[in-house]
Amino acid sequence: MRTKNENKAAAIRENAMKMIVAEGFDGFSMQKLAKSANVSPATLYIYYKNKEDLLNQLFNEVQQTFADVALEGFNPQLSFEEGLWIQWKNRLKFVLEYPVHFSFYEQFRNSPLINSSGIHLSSFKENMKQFVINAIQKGELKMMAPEIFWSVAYGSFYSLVKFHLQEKTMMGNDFKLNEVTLKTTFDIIVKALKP
Amino acid sequence: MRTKNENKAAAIRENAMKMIVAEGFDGFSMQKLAKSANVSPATLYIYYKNKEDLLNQLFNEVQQTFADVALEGFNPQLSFEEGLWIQWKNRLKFVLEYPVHFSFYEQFRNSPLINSSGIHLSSFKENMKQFVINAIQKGELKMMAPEIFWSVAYGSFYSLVKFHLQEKTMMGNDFKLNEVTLKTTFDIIVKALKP
DNA sequence: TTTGTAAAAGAACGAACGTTCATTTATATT
DNA sequence: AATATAAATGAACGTTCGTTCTTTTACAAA
Repeated sequence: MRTKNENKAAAIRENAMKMIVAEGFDGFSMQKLAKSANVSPATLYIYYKNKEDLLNQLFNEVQQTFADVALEGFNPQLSFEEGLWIQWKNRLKFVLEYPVHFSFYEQFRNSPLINSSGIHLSSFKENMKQFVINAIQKGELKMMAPEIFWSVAYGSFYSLVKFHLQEKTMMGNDFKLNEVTLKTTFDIIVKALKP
Repeated sequence: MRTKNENKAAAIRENAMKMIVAEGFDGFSMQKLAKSANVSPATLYIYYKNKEDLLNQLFNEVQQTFADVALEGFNPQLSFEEGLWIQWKNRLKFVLEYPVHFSFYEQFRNSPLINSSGIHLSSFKENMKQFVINAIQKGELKMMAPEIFWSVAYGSFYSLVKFHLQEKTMMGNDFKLNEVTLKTTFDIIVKALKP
């Protein structure tokens, strides 16, 4: 018996994401991926059922990792301000450490491919739901629809990250996203969410 | 001399956007577009230099329209709260009236194709820049980096819209985006931005 | 009504696509 | 050391891609 070469598997994953981030979904092809990963096209079909399966598995893995990182050191009993800040910090860490993974993730989320995806991330969502309920009960947080909470609590974060990831800054060249500028923005948002 | 048929031109534009919103950039092709618009593939090349040109022109048109709609009734001398609210309302109107255009726009903005695009929208940006400067001078607004302002002032809006546009609501089914729920969210954000 | 000209069409080009095939290669087990 | 088995390959399949060719069609100007 011959065993799968994990180096090959990793090369396939990394090159696929790099290619999609650089050239988009229509610049991506199985044959180009095979060439860039130094692998036969047929080999891709040992690891994945087909192209759609490859993209979905890739997305699900990245999404799961991102969710895991976001919840490091977190638990739903934390105070609202502390819990949310931990998540912002964790997410920024992921973005800075794995910019290609994150860009791939965002591109996938904003494409129609997202509808053919499988995972629901229900554990993560339950965790967050409980966190918000607790915070409202403790009186740390305004009462509001979950969609409004999610939008206000994370909308600014993702917008900031998008500014950071596009090399051409539209306004000035002096803005740098780090834990300090992140905290500045976080404080603004938290103030708004308090009762 | 024969003149261009504007019905055909419109059919090409609309079908292109619909196809991309439904199937993504890799589900889109010139031959499929020609068929769906009841047009010969060759005809597409009378209107557009090539596929890339078609997509870029489409994006630039939508972006320009979106910017124009956003600024209806707006001027940079307005009070910060009133000016921003007008823009939120205008943008919501655009999203509800042209959901396909907006989805196409968002998908394009989150793809690498955006880097090959031409338009800079500098008039719109200048307008907004002046608006923020005025508001800070009048003391209606905290001082902050432009990137932070943009993220806070619009991040929640776009997140809300994204919730609205995905048919499968993740949390409950009872949330509806309209001028009332929009205003609720807006008030939260404005409170955060005040000094 | 004729004429000039650009719009529009349909068929076709080579290239690239996703996928599969028969075959070879490497390695865990015997 | 021999064997079994799955990994890995390169060539090839039919299909679809973006684009261009030649020809036909419609309409403004004459």
